[in-house]
Amino acid sequence: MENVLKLLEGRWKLIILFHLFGGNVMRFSELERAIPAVSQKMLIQQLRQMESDGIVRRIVHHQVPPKVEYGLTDWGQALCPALDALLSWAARREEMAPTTSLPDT
Amino acid sequence: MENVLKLLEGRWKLIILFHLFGGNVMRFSELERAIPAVSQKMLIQQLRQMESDGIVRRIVHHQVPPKVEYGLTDWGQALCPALDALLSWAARREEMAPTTSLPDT
DNA sequence: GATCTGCCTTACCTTTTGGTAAGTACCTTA
DNA sequence: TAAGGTACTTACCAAAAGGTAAGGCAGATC
Repeated sequence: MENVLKLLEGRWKLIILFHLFGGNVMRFSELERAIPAVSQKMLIQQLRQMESDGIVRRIVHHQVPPKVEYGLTDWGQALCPALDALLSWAARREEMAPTTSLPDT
Repeated sequence: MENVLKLLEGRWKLIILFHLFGGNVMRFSELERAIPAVSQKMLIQQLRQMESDGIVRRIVHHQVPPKVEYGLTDWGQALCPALDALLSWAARREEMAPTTSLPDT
């Protein structure tokens, strides 16, 4: 389980993922524009990590100037419902009465 | 979503959670023994964070020597299936053919 | 031959996170 | 009066994560 969480840790990974969900394929520079606050170093670092984890797919077109696109693998796409489960858990926070108990024996 | 992940970040939180799932209530010292690698500082830090996030419940018995127990809130318990979703996603890693594509235009 | 474009890489620094070791408070028991 | 048991706190240090700024490559264009 810790390993699973490690796959998603990193300040930009989720943001990148949400841009790529739904089969979107984006160029490096598109991601840069879509996520203005990220630096090139961080963007590539997180993309590379997710690539080596098998979540993200890197598509190189040998051109000059270079063209590289990023998309999700099938497995990466399959993450979507699992993240939804977490989101709906989070959404139930207010709904569930806060368990305030202080026995104070 | 980033906020949701933040709730679970921290080297010991998941380990603590898994000890507490199923309605388990444990004393501070029990958790220490159950997780030998954790230091007191880290244990209390992560417990406190999860407590203020509403995941963990702290039960103080006013005795000498002190007795403090930790359990999950209802909302904390509800995390279990969401984590299961992540786990089963991870389990499908091998099963799903690794999408190896390199168009190389 | 200088410049531009797109995708990185590198060096260096700051912030955050985690770890160790020691100390505190309180009352009970020896 | 000294020692002990439990649940913390504190001061200090190391490692990891993240950020900034600059540079490199390869060829097409001016």
